Amino acid sequence: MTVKHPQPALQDYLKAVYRVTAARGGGPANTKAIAAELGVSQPSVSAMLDRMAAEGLVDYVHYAGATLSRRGRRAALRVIRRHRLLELYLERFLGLGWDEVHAEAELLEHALSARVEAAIDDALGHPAFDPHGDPIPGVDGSLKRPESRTLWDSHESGSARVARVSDADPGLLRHLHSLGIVPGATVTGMRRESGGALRLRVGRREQLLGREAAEKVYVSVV
Amino acid sequence: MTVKHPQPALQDYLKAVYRVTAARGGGPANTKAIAAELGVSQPSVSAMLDRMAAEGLVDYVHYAGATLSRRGRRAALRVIRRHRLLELYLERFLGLGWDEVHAEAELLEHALSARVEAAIDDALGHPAFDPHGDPIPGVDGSLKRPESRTLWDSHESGSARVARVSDADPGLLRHLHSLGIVPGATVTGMRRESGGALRLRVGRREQLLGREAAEKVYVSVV
DNA sequence: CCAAAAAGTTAGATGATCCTAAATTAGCTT
DNA sequence: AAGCTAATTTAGGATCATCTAACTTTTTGG
Repeated sequence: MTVKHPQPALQDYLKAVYRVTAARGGGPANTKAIAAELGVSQPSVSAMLDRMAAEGLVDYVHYAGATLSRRGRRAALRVIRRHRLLELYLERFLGLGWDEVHAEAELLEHALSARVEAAIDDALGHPAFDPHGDPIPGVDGSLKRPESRTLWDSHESGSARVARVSDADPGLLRHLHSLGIVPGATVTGMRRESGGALRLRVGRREQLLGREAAEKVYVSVV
Repeated sequence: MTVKHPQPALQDYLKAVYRVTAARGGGPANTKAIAAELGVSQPSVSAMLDRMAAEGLVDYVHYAGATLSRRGRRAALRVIRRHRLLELYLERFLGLGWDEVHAEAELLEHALSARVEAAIDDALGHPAFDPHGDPIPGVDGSLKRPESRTLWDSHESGSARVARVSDADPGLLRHLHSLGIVPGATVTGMRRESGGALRLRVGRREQLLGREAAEKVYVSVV
């Protein structure tokens, strides 16, 4: 049986196990902590962990605790990804406050299709962090350390691939988009100009990018 | 007991009763039609209508059918409002296609708080119609009367303006879109063909539209 | 090292939503 | 007006996610 769309409750448990496990440095998550995390009784947790174990989402040893399986971890990160994308989107595009977005994302995350998830990701320019500074997992459930080298700093490399774009400014995002500087694009021939700009080439277009902007583009050196 | 936030299922039933009632010109909605609308068995409908009647959302006479009460109508319109706002938002701001938005809105509408609903309404500039041309109810439950004359039925008029298009079927939507039959478009020279099709002109293109499709396009006669 | 406290699990129930099968009611048709 | 048919409701279950109360296991502290 393939993993169907996990039920809302299931998804919340995945997140809870993930968080509790993380808080214990990888040790198994105990019933009590999960119950507290979700505001639910311990027997409910016990029962749900049994179910999750049966579906291969966690390794669960009675009285000892539960750890996410490989599949469980992937599923959990997917839920977390949606949550964090939503938080960021709600803040940036719909003007919700820092303190509101968590609760709203909690409501919406279980109703988000892959299609809309991708659209939101695009609109945000594939951001790496949510409004609280937490990293946003990849679609594949990868939570890699984000690139920290900026385009500005990579002027000595021959070429670089755009990894992410600082997500703070929609105007900047539009500008970069118009230059073809989007995640995945390859940039070559970088050279700092005296005026505080970076000369570079995207495809066959030669262009100038201000330092400010160039420092908000993160790249991996190719 | 106050009416809490209606459950997802409840909301779907409200919409279904609303639609079936409308389709019968105000007459009570019968079990079978509601069941078909929701893809659910008739006994499920029977049971739910009992519950809704107990909560004062519908007037329900066994074997006769159900009508929305004042409160039920308000609640239904609120759900419909959210659905239509979402459809428009997904199209306008997230680049989803005309044919995709219905299904996605269906998923999201139950998870939309009043806060986010308002934010979306603001972002859209308080629109009056969704992408299919259906009117968007106000927060207070006010609603413009939608056109009820179909393109098929308007074959004797010289021309008509497309007001709205039945929204459930992505394939149909794509087809209509490709013909230029979208809300706002003007259609002229309608003539019924023997084969059960309608010959018509959009712009300068002369084309044929099947009866089935032509009955799902609503127009205002110009 | 053993008994009390803490943590966890089992048992049994509830409410929401759904189902199928069987009974009932309403509406035609002759 | 009797009976057939289609629509509807009742009966009886199933599942999911939750609860409380009672029981069991583990941990811990003298």
